[in-house]
Amino acid sequence: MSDTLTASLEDYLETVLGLAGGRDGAHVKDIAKHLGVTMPSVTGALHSLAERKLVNYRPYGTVTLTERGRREAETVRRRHRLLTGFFEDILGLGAHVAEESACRVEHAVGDEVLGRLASYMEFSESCPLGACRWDDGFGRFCEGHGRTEVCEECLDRTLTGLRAEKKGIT
Amino acid sequence: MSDTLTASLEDYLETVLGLAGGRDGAHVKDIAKHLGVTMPSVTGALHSLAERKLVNYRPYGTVTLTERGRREAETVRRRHRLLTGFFEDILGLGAHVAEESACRVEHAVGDEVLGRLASYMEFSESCPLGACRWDDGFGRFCEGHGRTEVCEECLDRTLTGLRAEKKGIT
DNA sequence: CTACGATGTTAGGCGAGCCTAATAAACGTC
DNA sequence: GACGTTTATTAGGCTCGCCTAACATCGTAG
Repeated sequence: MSDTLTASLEDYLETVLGLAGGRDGAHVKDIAKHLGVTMPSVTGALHSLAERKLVNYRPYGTVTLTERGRREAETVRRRHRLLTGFFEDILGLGAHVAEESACRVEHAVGDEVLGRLASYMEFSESCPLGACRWDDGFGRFCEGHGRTEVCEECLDRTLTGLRAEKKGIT
Repeated sequence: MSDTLTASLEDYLETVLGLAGGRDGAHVKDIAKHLGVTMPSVTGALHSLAERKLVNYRPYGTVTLTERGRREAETVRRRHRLLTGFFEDILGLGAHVAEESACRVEHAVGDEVLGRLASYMEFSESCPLGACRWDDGFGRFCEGHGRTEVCEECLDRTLTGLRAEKKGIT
């Protein structure tokens, strides 16, 4: 029992937050279904979370978050939503892909990245020149180029270009 | 031995690509140092990669990539560089954070996200109105607001705002 | 109140990925 | 060409996260 949560435990916590809203707490079966795992996996995870005092759990009962657990879970959820928002509103990806990607990326990025991303979304909204979002210009750009897939040579060129420009080599 | 590489094996592969450039192939010791693991871990991973015909490996010898391995490794590297570029040039994060984040995120995003991200970088470069990159306007925006950290309430507001606007609720 | 179906838990096993300790091969030096 | 150092491998053990199979509890319908 360390003090930092694993990606997996964060997912369980987030799920409990989502399911325990229905007042009487989350059920093991629903958590399992939501995460696509079997019930014994859920039981194991709940033991772990209970040890860490993040959930109130007793065998055969429903699960609720402790105060600490709720705070943790909301942080995770915030990360998740931020990423989903970025993927959807800036990159213009479909809800499903955005959701899935957020789910995986949320465990891989630190606070610096998240902070900047949050600022970027705020910026993209308020910038008077802004065409930074999918709906504002980027989407049209993509359609104009007929290219929303990775094109490997183009990508290399783009990166090289950006690097050169940055260093004033132009 | 499945057909898809784990995150860990992708890292090993990418590292071999980086180290085997020095002609005579990569050494176990250097791979271990680069990834921050012990040598036995490297040996294990190399067995796995050799089974999958991605590296040429014989005990006590140096390691090189097979043709398939090289292709795989270059795909991983491309993902990595794309993300590093995004974090640095768009979000304006320091090289170290960008590098580390890319390293973790590269295993969590699929081709749709990467494709859009690549397009976005191209867009940010060519858009005549563009102020989408750190150096072009976003950086000044952040400094003006004196806020590059996550502010939880602001973030929620921002997301709500974007959502509402998108649905025409304003 | 009892018995059955639904829900939940325990026991035990498996793979991935890492580690340490012990062993083996390779290599430079004299 | 034997010896010690460096490099690499094998052996074995650990945690995490998942699984299946077997068992326990709950709740409800007769």
